[in-house]
Amino acid sequence: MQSYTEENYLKTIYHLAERTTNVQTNAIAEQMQTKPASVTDMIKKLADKGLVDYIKYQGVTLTEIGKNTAIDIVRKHRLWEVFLVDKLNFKWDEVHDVAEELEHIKSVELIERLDEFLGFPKADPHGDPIPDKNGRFAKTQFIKLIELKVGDSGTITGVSQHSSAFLKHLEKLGLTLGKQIQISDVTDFDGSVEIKLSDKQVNISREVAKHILISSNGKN
Amino acid sequence: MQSYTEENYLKTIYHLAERTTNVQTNAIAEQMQTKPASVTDMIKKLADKGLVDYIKYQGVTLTEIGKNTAIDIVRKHRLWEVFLVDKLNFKWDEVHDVAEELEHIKSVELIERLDEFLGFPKADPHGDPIPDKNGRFAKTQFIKLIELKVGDSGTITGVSQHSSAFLKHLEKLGLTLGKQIQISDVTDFDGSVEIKLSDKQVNISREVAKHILISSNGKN
DNA sequence: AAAAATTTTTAGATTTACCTAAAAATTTAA
DNA sequence: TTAAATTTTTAGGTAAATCTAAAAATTTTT
Repeated sequence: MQSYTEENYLKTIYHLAERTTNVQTNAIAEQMQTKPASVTDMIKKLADKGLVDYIKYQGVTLTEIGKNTAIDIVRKHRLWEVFLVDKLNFKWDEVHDVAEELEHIKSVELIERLDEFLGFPKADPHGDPIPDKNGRFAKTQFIKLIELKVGDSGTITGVSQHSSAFLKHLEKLGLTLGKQIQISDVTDFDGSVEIKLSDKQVNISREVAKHILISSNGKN
Repeated sequence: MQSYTEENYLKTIYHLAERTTNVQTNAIAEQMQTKPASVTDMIKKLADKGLVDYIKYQGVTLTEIGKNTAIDIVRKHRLWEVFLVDKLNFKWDEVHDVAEELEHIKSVELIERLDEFLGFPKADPHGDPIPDKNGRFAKTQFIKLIELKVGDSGTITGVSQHSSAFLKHLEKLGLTLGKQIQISDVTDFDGSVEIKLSDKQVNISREVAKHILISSNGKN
């Protein structure tokens, strides 16, 4: 059984490990809004519990058990986000903080029943995949919008940025999950992208285009 | 802002204050499964924060703020219990522990939307009243089943015992909330009560009868 | 391959919520 | 109304998770 804090460390390490193999102390500290010295302390504790492998000065990796624990927290977080949006009518930019709390409620029964109540969703309101109760993720085929060429089309199926400001911006432009899009132009000057939606045309900056994920339905 | 632990103390004091005016240190300790010395420490802290009035050796009472905080936690607990039973199909004897955790999730928006989603329920699965968002309880008129005379009838609307064993027992006898009952006999020997339900007759001990609450529809 | 810069760890404190043991106050009983 | 029993508080300590400041290890730069 892990404490609230231990769970947060495991989750953070899990997410950071999606980018690098050995997760560094400073990276964890920055992510968790704490100091490197505190991270070192906690890492030792997690290592003692067999949740991470740790070599001094070399960063950490999750053990099998540590990884499973982290995935379980991710699962809970994303299921609660679906609940908040689908059942309680929260907007996709409003759910993160509450889900950060709900993810720590300890009851296997609760999550299994919630999963069923929600219809066993495969993705959360931002398109992030929800692992099943065995920790397995559905395979996802995302391409960053920025990588598409003029004429390519696809469906918005995710975002790689969860800040409220970014999500509100997309909402305003009508770029929400499930929308069909086609690239009509890419501006040489600043790399901004002109996008054709079913009913209108919108222009987004290169920065925004980087964080929209598309499930492609073929090149032109 | 209160900690998880402070919230639990306030809730415990609130419930104990339903029986006695000045809540004693030992009573709190017993209820919270902790030691009197720890309670004294926490009481001082709560007094410093203006949540309880405290005179050494005389026990505590909640201040207006403390009471409102406690009522808010009770509200959250009971709403979550309704969610668990109505939406996730938990049984009424399975919800307490999970609700003990859920009641500490801090989001006003969440609870208001949950309340709406559940249809603004007035009572939880055990018949306990749910305060509205201003902390006001609907007036309830309960009589203990034990106080009814032979021939009296009414509707089961609550229980004053929440142990899983007790609730499972009632479930098995078919004595669940909303059921119409009539007292057909009270045994002189042991005070056990014979009850007529719509479809059957059941016998319950005096001890069980003490903890069933009835909204009476008149004497015979 | 030293020197400089960065990263990480250690050492020693702090805060919260506990604890035990002993002292003090209050209540009950003789 | 003392003595005994009970309740409550105080005093001193512990474990978890944090911190600052300084030391040690590693990496980068020259």
